[in-house]
Amino acid sequence: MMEAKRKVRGRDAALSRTQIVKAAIVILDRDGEAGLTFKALAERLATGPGAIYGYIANKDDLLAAACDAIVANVMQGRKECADPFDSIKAFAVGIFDAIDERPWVGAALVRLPGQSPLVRVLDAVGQDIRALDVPADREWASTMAVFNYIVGVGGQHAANARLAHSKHWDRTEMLASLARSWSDLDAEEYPFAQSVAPQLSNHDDRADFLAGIEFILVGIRTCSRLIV
Amino acid sequence: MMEAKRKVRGRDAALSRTQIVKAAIVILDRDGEAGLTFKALAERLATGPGAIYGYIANKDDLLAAACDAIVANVMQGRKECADPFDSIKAFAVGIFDAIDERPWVGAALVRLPGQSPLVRVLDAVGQDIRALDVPADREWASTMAVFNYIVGVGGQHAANARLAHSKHWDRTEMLASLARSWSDLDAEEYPFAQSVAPQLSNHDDRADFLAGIEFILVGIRTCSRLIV
DNA sequence: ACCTGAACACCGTTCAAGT
DNA sequence: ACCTGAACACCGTTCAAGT
Repeated sequence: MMEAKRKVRGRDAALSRTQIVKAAIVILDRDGEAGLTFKALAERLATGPGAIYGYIANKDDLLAAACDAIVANVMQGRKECADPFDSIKAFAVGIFDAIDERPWVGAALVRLPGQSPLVRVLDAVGQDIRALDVPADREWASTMAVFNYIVGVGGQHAANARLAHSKHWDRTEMLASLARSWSDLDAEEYPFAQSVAPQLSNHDDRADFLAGIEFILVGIRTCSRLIV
Repeated sequence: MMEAKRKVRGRDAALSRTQIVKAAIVILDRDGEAGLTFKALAERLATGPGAIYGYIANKDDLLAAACDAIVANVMQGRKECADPFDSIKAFAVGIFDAIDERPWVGAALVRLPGQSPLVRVLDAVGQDIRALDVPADREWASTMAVFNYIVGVGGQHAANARLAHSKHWDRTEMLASLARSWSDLDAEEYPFAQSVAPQLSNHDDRADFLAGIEFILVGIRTCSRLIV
């Protein structure tokens, strides 16, 4: 017991914001959003819940800080690409993979507006769009289109993972359950969902995500009449 | 006091699921997601919190039902369009306007995977995409792209509204505050966000949303080599 | 100055007791 | 059969008391 605590915080080591955020990430990775409570966090840090408030304003602040650490990490791993289109795709996939690995990041991104992680993502997309030499009056809309798409997929991904976690399902069981409920739908009321149910179990989230990014980028390119 | 209650539920009128959902929507519209508690809902229905569980499984179920009522309403108001592209745009704008009017719908859409409101939206998009005669292997990806974008914008919209509500800001104050914090950013670290801050206050969310839909649709059309 | 942890104000949900 | 509302288990957050 004592040893587990010492691993995180030395006997006399002072608390710090980064220490707290690091512990929060461990809990989020292990138990998801629902598992991150101030009680659990304090326990891991071998202190009382009140101590955390010396470094963290509130739970949203904590979630934003944890999310920011992950997003900043994706940022750092970014490679330089000759083609800005490739650069956007690489970055988008980076964010997707991070969310895929840690679904709580997706949930935090949709829920915490104007916070630093979101600005980081928006700015990265904006820089690449700017490098495309999109007409000035299309720059903002183009950036927002890509940004909103990334955040939207992230949110859905997070919600799916949360559901799967709460029902103790893996990905296969999750898709099977969805396919089952969709094939039970009324074909009159939900013709598309009903008909697409059988294909559901063997589709690739990552490929779908990339295809969507591709559509948006091609749309931006076509609308802006960019030569590539 | 008593009169206010009678308006919602007659002296001896039995409780019903639709009655409960209707009351929930009133509360959500007035006080947002945070305002919807079983206590507040029971008070409005002139009953105890426990009674609600006879008709509603849990809070997610309640939220999904409320959301579904709104989405179904958008569905019903849908006009037939000769051009499937116009049909998608009209539907997307319908959802956008519904979320704009009731931000909690956006939050519910991102958070409740596989629930009926989401399936409704997905199916509507899928039907229109199918009407475009997109190649079969692109149908799913095309549908998901539009769907994810709509849900993503909805989620962001909801988060913004929640923030504005909690700080008692209107839209102008919200944008002004965002513009201020973005212009204070480090131009080295956030070149795009920093430079775009001044334009922030006079942009049109709805126009941005439509521009994004346009990009995606043009992308789908171009990738599928559809003649229009 | 910083930590501690009991206390507070709230949730969603349950369930024995009433009608 | 349905409602009632106290009770339960749990949150985030605060703050007086300790070191």
